[in-house]
Amino acid sequence: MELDEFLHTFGLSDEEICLMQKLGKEERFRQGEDISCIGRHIDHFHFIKQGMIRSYRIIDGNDFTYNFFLVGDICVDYESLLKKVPSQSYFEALTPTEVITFRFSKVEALFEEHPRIERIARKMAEFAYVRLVERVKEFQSDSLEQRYLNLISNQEALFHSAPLQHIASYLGVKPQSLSRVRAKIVKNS
Amino acid sequence: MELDEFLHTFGLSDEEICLMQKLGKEERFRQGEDISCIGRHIDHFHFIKQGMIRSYRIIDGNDFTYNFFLVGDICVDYESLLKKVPSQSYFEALTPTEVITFRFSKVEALFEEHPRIERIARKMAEFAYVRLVERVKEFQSDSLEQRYLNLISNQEALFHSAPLQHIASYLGVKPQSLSRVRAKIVKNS
DNA sequence: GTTATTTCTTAACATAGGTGAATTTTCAGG
DNA sequence: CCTGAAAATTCACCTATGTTAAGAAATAAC
Repeated sequence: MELDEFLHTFGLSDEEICLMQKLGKEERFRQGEDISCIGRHIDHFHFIKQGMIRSYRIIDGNDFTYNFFLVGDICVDYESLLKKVPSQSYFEALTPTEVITFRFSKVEALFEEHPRIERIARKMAEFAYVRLVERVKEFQSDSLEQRYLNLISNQEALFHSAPLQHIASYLGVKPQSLSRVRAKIVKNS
Repeated sequence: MELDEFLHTFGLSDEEICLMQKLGKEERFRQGEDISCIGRHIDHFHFIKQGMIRSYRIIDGNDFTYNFFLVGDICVDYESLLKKVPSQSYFEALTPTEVITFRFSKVEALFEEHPRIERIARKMAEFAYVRLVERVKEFQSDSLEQRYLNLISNQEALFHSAPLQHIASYLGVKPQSLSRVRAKIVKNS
């Protein structure tokens, strides 16, 4: 997905889109490349043009996938950015990935002059929130089988490129449990 | 908590706080009062001065608590508001509750003239997001016992005023399971 | 206060998920 | 290709949660 297309759907003017494009820096990551900033202060975010990024933490030696960022998503360590604390999450490219990287402080500097750019930041946070609510609802009321089927049907790219163990921890279970459920799904179909 | 205090921490000027105060309408709800707008289009949100509100859905006859809104929170059906779809959630006051109610469209109308008011909307969404991330992380990696202890220590008011069955569905389990865990906690202490 | 109703707890049993280990499959590097 | 490492599967066993049902406790209505 192209950045201007993305910004346009949020209602930015051509001038504002141009301003944003000037701030963005193209970057490419190799498959498996580590792009995390553990311990450092975050002041950037990526718009994903192509590919896929995974964020995760290591807790007691276990790897927990917090999020998958797909094409058209904004990949950001919101927690570190908002709370102004050092990043505690790892990020890695799951496939060859192309992004446009922004310094948040430079984008923020545009807010005063261009409130509509701040509006994008608001809408992005709002939509991110609504999306996350869906995930919480699934944890509350859906079985693992339902959550897995729902995930791979909504975000099929994951099914092809994300290792199963990462999908498992994203869903809150061990790889063995997800394997079991997958076997059951195959058997019943 | 008072509204002006809340708005002040978000950096609004006195004039802007005054504008917002004019838009707000005080309301009081009795304990147990139903304040939901199922099927209707949402165009309002409440700032909670005093008390506690619970949002929930009925799925297959089961009551799932999605959220508790405590003093200083903004109680809002974000999903309905943002997606512009009719509300599917119930809301009820768990205790006698005092709120200041705003029409979202009227607040939104201030955004163009007063970008700093829109900024509050952004920051609120961002913080709501970060808070929700915590909840997802707990579902991924914490035991029910940990999640329960964490909830009642962070939001002790809930422990006193929210029926156990609602805390259970908020945590994603049946009341019997939460009872069991509570018994275990008492036994081990 | 008494009663009726709702909520909470407990228990026995069923199912889902975790654990540890062995096996198979996949995949990258030589 | 071949090989070694990582990932995925399978299994046996264990623990946690769901289910159903009964009884105890708390709450509301009178």
